[in-house]
Amino acid sequence: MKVSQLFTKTKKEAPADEQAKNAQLLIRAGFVHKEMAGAYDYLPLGIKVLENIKQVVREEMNSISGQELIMTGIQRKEIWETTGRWDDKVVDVWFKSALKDGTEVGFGWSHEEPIVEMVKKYLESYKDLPINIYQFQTKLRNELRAKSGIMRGREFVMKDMYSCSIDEAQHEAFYQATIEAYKRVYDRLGIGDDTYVTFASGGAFTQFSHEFQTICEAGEDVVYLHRGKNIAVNEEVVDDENLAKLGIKRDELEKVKTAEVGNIFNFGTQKSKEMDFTFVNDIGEKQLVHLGSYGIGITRVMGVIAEKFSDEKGLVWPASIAPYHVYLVNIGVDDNVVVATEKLYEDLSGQGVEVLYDDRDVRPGEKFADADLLGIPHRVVISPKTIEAGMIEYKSRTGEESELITIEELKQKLQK
RNA sequence: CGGGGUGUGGCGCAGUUGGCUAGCGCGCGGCGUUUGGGACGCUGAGGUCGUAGGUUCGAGUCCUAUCACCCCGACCA
Repeated sequence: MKVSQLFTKTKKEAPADEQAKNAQLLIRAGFVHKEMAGAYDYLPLGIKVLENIKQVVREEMNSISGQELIMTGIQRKEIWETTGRWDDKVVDVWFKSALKDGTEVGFGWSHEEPIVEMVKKYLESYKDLPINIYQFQTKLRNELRAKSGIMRGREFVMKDMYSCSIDEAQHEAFYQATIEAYKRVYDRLGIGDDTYVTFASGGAFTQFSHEFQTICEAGEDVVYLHRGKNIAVNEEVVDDENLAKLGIKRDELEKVKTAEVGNIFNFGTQKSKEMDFTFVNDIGEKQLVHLGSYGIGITRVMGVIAEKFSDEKGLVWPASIAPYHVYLVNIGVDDNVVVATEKLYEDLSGQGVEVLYDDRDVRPGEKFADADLLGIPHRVVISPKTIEAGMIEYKSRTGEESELITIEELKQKLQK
């Protein structure tokens, strides 16, 4: 992509109606546009990051036998009434509307009930289990207050996965596999070291659920960490009884601000009972399905990464999700420079490297500033100087100094 | 939903105890000079001051209502 063709433009100043760092940077750099409080458009640069995050998650979910699908965002009232959750007093984030004929419908804030209702049509015997399905869905939640930029909106993208198992043992195996898959996801996204599997309130069926909490000042949660034993406990469930169960003492814990980037639940057979979600076992008896639910807030993760990996110059994307890998700059109006830069652009692009080529006729300082603001991991400069040396000039986004290297050496850096 | 704050060209802001053609910076168009960390000169376009009503000879400025946005709290599978 050439910068001259990008319809978005960068801004020197942060918008006045955003306090959150993630929103300020993402808007300044042209990744997102605010439509209203808690609702953002993802622009060409932003959607590349979003898709890259989704791809990492997709690969890991597929690796544990997840099957991708996508459900509708419009939901039937009757389905939610089976569990009592159509009621606004029970679920206060509903967006509701009606069809022209008066039929009431809701917009999906979750897909738990609808997915059970859907799978019921296909699940007959134990031979069909387990079933692990997931989707990337835009959730709509009528939050009383949106905040923190893209980290807590009224509309957001979530990966939600659901497991249907024969029994507790089969469920547990998948639950553990998911924890491991989630760890790989966060590692690949560059936040693995700061993300903790955290004990949180479990609801009716189980003692605890597990949240994936990433240390982040802009987060909404407070977690108590035991770094020695690598145990984390959500503030909501820190009490002497629970700490004793986990074998840790209160004075060994460190209090940190975190953002919840994932949450996994064991529903047991509770919901299956309410919704009559059953299968026939090997001796012909009707059994309740054992359910699990596993979420990752895709857009929130993007916000958390923007918050954590940024400096005074702008964003700093991890290579795994950066919208482009190389920011290519030509300096000097001399024809040789332009030809050499175009050639390198074609060469790298032809090899599958995502290059953002700043072909604009603006001063170098502006190009460098934008390279930094956009947070592209690698910056390459072609100038009369580099051509004379038969080299290219390289600097990483986080590096202090640039260096002259060969194109081959650049390609080696891109491998990493 | 309770509390606090903010709405003035595309963006960021100033605008005194009510006063005359509503300013500044950035950005944008034209011309020229520039070209290794967001250049400079000249010039030009662009604003029903969130909206509605009211007070007044006169309202960006005062009053009332309302909408939007931000922050704190509450809420949050």
